[in-house]
Amino acid sequence: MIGLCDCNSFYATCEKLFRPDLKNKPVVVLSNNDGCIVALTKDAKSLGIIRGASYFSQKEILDKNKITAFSSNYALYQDISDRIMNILKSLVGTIMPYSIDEAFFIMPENLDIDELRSTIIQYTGIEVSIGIARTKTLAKIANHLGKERKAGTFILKKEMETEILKGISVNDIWGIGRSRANLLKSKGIFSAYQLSQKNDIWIKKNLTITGYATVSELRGSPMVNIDIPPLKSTCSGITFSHSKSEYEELEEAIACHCTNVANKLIKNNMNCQTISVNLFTNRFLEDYIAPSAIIKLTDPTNYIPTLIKAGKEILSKIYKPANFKGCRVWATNLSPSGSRQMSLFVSEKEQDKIAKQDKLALIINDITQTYGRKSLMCAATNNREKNDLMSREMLSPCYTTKWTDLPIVYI
DNA sequence: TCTGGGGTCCTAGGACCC
DNA sequence: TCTGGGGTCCTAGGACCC
Repeated sequence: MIGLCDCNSFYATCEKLFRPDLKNKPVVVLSNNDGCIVALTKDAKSLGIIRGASYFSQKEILDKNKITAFSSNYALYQDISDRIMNILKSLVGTIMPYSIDEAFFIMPENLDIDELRSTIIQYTGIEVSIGIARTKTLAKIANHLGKERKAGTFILKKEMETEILKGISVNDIWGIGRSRANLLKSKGIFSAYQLSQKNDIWIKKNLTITGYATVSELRGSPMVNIDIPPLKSTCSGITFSHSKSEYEELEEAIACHCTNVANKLIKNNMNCQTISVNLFTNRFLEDYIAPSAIIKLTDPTNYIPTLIKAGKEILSKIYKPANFKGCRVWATNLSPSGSRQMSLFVSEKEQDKIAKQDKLALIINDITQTYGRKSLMCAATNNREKNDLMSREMLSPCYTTKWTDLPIVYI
């Protein structure tokens, strides 16, 4: 049986962890730039706060109900997540983290689900729910049912599947989003059970092969792999706090995100062979545009200057004056950096240059590992910090990752 | 007036997830 | 006024090849 362990209102729970004064009080967490609400506690939800709504539109109701809002503090959440994953791993063996707050695993036969849950909560202070079922998609449903129960756990046995699926709306199936749910309803399919009864040809035609995988899982045949998939792409991007239209400003932002992407590749021991850059204006306005282009590099690399050069080259192709709200840099076509396949036509001189770059990359990595990410930066990204400080007015301290922010206990 | 068929590869864009 | 960031996967359609 496959298990899914999922944290309840993860970001909001992390914020409450070091704030005993907020026990039993509603809390929300905001996106970057304090733009919109990305996480909220159950009690905040029941007061009518909507996940995904912009902060300004909810400000009145937040104030009225004395709900505490936090800017997102990813360093804190990632650290708490690492702790939870480690404990889960020590209890069940191999796990497959699916997102920052959830992981799939194979449920060991001799383990008690409620004990598993209470151990994790005891060690981390974070409430989790656990669902067990025959497939990942069913485990998602079991987890959801667990969340609704006081026990926080649910085992979806084979003989219960039909009855349970009759009570699950197509909206609540993992892999069926708004667009597909609307399509299904227009065809008279409302429950997960009804969907599981449709024939394969119809499903493949209307929901593509991914929808077919979802339906197979609802029927109890595992289609989604439990193994940890290798990274296939990585990206870094930002929504600016103020629109940018100047070429130089955008160039700097792109250089910065090329650097981020390169660092992620280095961390994962990966090279990329394709870089794409995408600019976008305000998507809520009528004249919304989102120019993008890609460059295929001759050889796979994670060398920062090469990626910055490619990013700048793309910008020169796609740039036109407009009020850009943000940008994104993607690295795709990833391969392990150990096994580099050079193109056929690399000259000896070129090979020598690449070897030197590899050496330099290692040194840069050493320095930034020891002295911090910002100790050594490309000149191209020089001014960015000054110009575009993200606004995070309600940021909590990094309780677990910064010496200066450690909580103090008075005895 | 007519101007093929079959294949691969690439890219843009949409749908979905957290 | 304001409305996030980081991912995966699939498909349609164009470019190109023989």
